[in-house]
Amino acid sequence: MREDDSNWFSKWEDELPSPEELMPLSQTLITPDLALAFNIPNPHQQPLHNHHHTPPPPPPQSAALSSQPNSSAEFDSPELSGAAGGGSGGAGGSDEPARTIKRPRLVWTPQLHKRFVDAVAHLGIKNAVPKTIMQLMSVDGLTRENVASHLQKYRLYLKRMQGISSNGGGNSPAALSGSGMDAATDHLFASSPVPPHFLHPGRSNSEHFLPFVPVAATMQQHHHHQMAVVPPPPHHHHHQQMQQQFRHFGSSPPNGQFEHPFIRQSQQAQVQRIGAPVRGSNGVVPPPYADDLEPANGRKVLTLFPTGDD
DNA sequence: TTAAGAATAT
DNA sequence: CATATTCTTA
Repeated sequence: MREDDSNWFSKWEDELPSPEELMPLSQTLITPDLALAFNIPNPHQQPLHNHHHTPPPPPPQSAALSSQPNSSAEFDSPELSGAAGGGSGGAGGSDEPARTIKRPRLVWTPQLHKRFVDAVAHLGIKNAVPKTIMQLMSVDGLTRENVASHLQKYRLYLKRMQGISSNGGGNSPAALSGSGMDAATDHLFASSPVPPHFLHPGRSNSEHFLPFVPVAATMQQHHHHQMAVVPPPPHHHHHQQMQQQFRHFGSSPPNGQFEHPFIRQSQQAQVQRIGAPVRGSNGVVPPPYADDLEPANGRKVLTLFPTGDD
């Protein structure tokens, strides 16, 4: 159906998020880095109520294997090479959080995924490799690994899509449910229309795709508490956009007590925003807004500046 | 429990 | 880099 093409294109174009829509309201609180830097022990979520059973069966005398501190990063020593660590930062006794620390896990919002798809479509399947995609997306804080992981899953999704579209009907999200695939699965991928040539390996694709709009992604790190309403509404419908303002700041703690901004990692939803101050490289569009979060320590929360390129 | 994202391995 | 598998966490 030719009309569908223009149709989904229009919708797709229409759904392009504005920077404002993506602009998170929340400020960043503590990061794992800071927690580590401040020697803050895991304020692991305390059992609010009596749990059904006490989960911790401490191994009698077995050597502690890989214990899993809730959010604390285990100090892994990747530099196990024989080379002496001469160039390690500056202080030898202190930790070196600059690397080896875990950053908050990326949440692929529909918008972010949209940009991802956009980038892949623009690049073409051939050039759509993680690094290139990452660069084109120009999202600050986005790592190649993030993209690679997402790309991996997305390819699987496309594969499933191909099988379905060849067998049944269109590639609409709605078709998924009719094709026996759970619409409930692949929420995210279904949120953004899949360019036709993604499913047609033979088709030569042209770069008839638009210039992306600047984007800001939100990297969020929330606890299992039903805190902020950050997560995107799983409508696989053509919902316009969920402009949820994450205002978890207005609510005071349960006990009305003040919480130290630093030592309150638990229970506080943190929305880490990875905006896109990217350098104006040769093809990438420089985002208008470029505010970087920088804690009082002078240490970047999320250091990752593609200035050096690869 | 499930699922998303990350880590790790091939 | 791609893919498979496993792990952690929301």
